[in-house]
Amino acid sequence: MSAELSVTENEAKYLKLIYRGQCEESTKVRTTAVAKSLGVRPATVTEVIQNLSEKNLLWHRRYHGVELTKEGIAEAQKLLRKHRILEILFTDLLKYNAQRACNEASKLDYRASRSLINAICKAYGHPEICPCKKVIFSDPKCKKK
Amino acid sequence: MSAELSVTENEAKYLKLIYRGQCEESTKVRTTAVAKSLGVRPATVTEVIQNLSEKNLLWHRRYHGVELTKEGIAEAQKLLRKHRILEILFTDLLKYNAQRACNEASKLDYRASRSLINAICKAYGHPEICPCKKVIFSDPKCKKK
DNA sequence: TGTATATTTTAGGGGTTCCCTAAATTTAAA
DNA sequence: TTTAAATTTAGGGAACCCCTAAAATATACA
Repeated sequence: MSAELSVTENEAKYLKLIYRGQCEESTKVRTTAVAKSLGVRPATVTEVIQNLSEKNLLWHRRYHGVELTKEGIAEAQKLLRKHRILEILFTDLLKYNAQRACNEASKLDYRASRSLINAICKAYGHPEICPCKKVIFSDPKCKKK
Repeated sequence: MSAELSVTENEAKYLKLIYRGQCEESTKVRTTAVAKSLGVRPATVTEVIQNLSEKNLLWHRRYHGVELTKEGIAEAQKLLRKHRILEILFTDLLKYNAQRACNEASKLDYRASRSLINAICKAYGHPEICPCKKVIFSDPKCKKK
């Protein structure tokens, strides 16, 4: 029973960004880079990172980078699964290009329920790759048959 | 140029509720009823109503009810259009029932962009009635041809 | 190896939004 | 007209997110 602290929508944005950097691009995630990317000041990034750290979603070594914990990775993957399934919906149904689909998905992913995402996933044949060729994480609750 | 103040997601919830009461059920919208409906205290409702009133979205006569202004009605209809188009998506694509579609739509409607909604509207042939038989307001920017 | 420069973190605030309780006030009903 | 119900004020509080200025640390290069 991991007294799972909830993640705010803003924190979710950080998690997705950090995950992409750390796990998909293998770059060292730097405070300043995150700040530029999100349009806030470095001090703000440090603060949010400290909150995420208190929630055990990442590991923070002062003046060095951050590293997502197992829980942080799991949370980021849940979020990115939602994001990418929504991208599939928008490219398939609405013929959006990858960029636009990503934009719209970013506005909704955090709010989309797990069951909604799984229903969409099923409707589109359990896709494994999103429009920008990244992997779509699977959900054990999302039955293929 | 109506220096249009933005509406928070919570305020949007109030607007939708008040619109349904006032315009679709012709009931007098009472503070206590809203409070029960949203699970908050009456004093909280009064406060939010005062904010909406300052944004010129409704008219508040102390100790009597509220009445949406023209701007309030327009805003509520924009929100409900989004809500109902999303309901169409979920019932058509995912075979959700009206109730469930409404639940999911409630989580996303506020965040869905106008253009996304119009794209979905087009994809589903510009529906005019939502799953629970309410009217789907039209958007002049949503071209039928 | 120092020292200058860049990066990051702390300290100290501020604003918004949403919520609450308790005490008034006003309305409506008996 | 009194009383009960509904509503509003008054006065707080907590969560979040953001900022500037100053301190601490790391890094890069003479």
